[in-house]
Amino acid sequence: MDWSVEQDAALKAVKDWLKGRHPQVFRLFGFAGTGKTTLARHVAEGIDGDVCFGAFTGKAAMVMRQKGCEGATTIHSMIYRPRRKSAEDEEEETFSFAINHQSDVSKAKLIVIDECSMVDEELGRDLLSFGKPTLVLGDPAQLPPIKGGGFFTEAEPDVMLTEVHRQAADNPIVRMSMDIREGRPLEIGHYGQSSVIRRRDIDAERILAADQVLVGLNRTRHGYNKRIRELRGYTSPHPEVGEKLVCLRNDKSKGLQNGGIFRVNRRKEPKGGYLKYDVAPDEAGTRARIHVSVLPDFFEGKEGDLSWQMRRSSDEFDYGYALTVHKAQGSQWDDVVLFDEAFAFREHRDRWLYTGVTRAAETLTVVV
DNA sequence: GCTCACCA
Repeated sequence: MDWSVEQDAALKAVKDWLKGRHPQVFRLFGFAGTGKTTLARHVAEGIDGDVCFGAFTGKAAMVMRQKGCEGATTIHSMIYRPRRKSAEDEEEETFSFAINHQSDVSKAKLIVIDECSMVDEELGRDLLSFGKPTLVLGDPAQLPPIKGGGFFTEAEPDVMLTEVHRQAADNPIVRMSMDIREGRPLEIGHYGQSSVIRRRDIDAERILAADQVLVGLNRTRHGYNKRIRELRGYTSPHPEVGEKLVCLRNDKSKGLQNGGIFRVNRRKEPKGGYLKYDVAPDEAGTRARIHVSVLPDFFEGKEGDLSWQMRRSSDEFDYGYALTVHKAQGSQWDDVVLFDEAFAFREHRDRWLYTGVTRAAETLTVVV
């Protein structure tokens, strides 16, 4: 591996920290596409002993595994175990979890956490209670957790990577992301394959051609999902063969990640009030066929009325044509249409827009 | 114009 000057200096700083074993946390921050995960994997390969890889969301953990971080899991499954509640509590929602002191973390030489801007204070503290050296990777310009603030990203980085390798340095998407970070507004115009256009200038063709449509508000998401389904000629209120779904809850045993995008391969006979489908991850080269049972309420916007017992009995999916930027955090697509709803996120508006823009790898259309 | 959401 050929490292850049910046990456080489980062590696050296991390290795010095590992030798000294102090302080407990090393913050290796960097903008999207600067090679943080690749560096961390390299560091891990040089460790004599076990390394635990983790991320806040199931989706981010899966991306980590795809990048070669073996056995990456959610931080939750890494450090917690279920705690049994007494029988008289059973009427209540009594899911409770305790720190698992037998966790692999307790034997590890190093913990590596990716997308650490999503980790809130409670989870961060519990993770550090194991006392292990913890290398946290993240982008401080991305969205913080909704509650508790960014536990790791509130402090200054030990190393900040700024050279983007994912795209060419003159890529307009990189330029736009820098503009937002530095407080400059996006100007209407065409920039290579990408563009910033007004709402009245977006056409159905552009939206249907995109790999992913991103919005800010759930209300908008529902509206666009409905509209895109109509444009694609789907008429059933429930998913048909070929439709794009987003998974809304992890199920490790089935290979389902919250935030993962799936396609309906087969629609089966509904049973006991559940819709039955075979779905597959929406990626090239995957043969996986996953059987799912979903309550129709999820596609009718009525899932909020379900009891938690009913909800737990169902796999959770919704239409995946449009996603919120919050849900898309940690994912990436070649061609993205982003509807700018930054106004709704007040003091985080720049972070919202930056996170949305950096979800695109090749082509981005921002609709303002 | 005026909110997003995670895990066991």
